[in-house]
Amino acid sequence: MPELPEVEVVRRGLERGVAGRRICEVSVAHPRAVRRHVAGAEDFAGLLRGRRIESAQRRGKYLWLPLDSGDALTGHLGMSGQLLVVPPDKPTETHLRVRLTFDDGGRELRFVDQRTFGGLQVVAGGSELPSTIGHIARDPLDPDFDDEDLVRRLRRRRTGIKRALLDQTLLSGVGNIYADESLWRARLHYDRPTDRFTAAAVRELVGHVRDVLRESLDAGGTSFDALYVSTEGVSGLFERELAVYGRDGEPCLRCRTPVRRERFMNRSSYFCPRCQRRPRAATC
DNA sequence: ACCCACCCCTGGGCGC
DNA sequence: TGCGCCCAGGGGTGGG
Repeated sequence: MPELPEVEVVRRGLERGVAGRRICEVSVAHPRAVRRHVAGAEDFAGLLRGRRIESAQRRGKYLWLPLDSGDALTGHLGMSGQLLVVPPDKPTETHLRVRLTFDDGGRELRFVDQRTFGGLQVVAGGSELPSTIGHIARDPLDPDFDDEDLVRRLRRRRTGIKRALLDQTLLSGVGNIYADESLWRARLHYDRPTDRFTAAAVRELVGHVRDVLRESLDAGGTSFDALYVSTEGVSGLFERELAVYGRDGEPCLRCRTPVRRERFMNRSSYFCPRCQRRPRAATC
């Protein structure tokens, strides 16, 4: 379940591991991994072969690698995707989907993805934000993130606060784990209506989101079930610092009330029923 | 323009 | 021991 901190760890690994290198061979082991590349796997491989990777960029949970051709290799890890930089003689992973070798004969880039929610695609545009990612908002750690713009846009919405936090066109990088952690820190129930937030409350919440993302990034991210790892195959350590996510029935770290898990948006929401009081009336 | 339900996918865990 | 069901959930899509 890679969210911003996990994807940023991967981006840094790609910057170190593949930036400045020239792609040699490309093999697509599973067509679903390049389904967003409408022209097909052959076209995908052809656009990569012989190209030099210039750098590694990120917008929200999306990654992109600008190429010397003016195109960019874009990727999303989905639920279980991994981009590994490994020695060529390392045995093939069970869920290897795409493999890129380099003309220097060094470590290769492998896209491994058990659930295949993720995928790769080549898009025109180079170092510009790829058009396929254009709708994704900046994330709260981005120096150009505009807090006041978020305040305005969020308060105009007529929805629950957690839905808003998960909306990548409003702010990006936040998924289920960091949404729950941020709401717990802000003592807000996930269904609190956005149109009743004061500007100050939005600013405070964004501050908590930023803190959680930064602390997790410093810990190398959260590795719940070993499906998330860095390009070196290393797990993150933030799981041990989670206050509510995955702690159903365990005591709230502030008030000892058992943490509750509820079904929400076809997934789980973890919260403290005492610190995070449900709004009086449901959103209607 | 906005909101939201649905769907894609696989393997681990669990009940029977 | 094995089968079948549930669960993890990001994001694109299409209907309201």
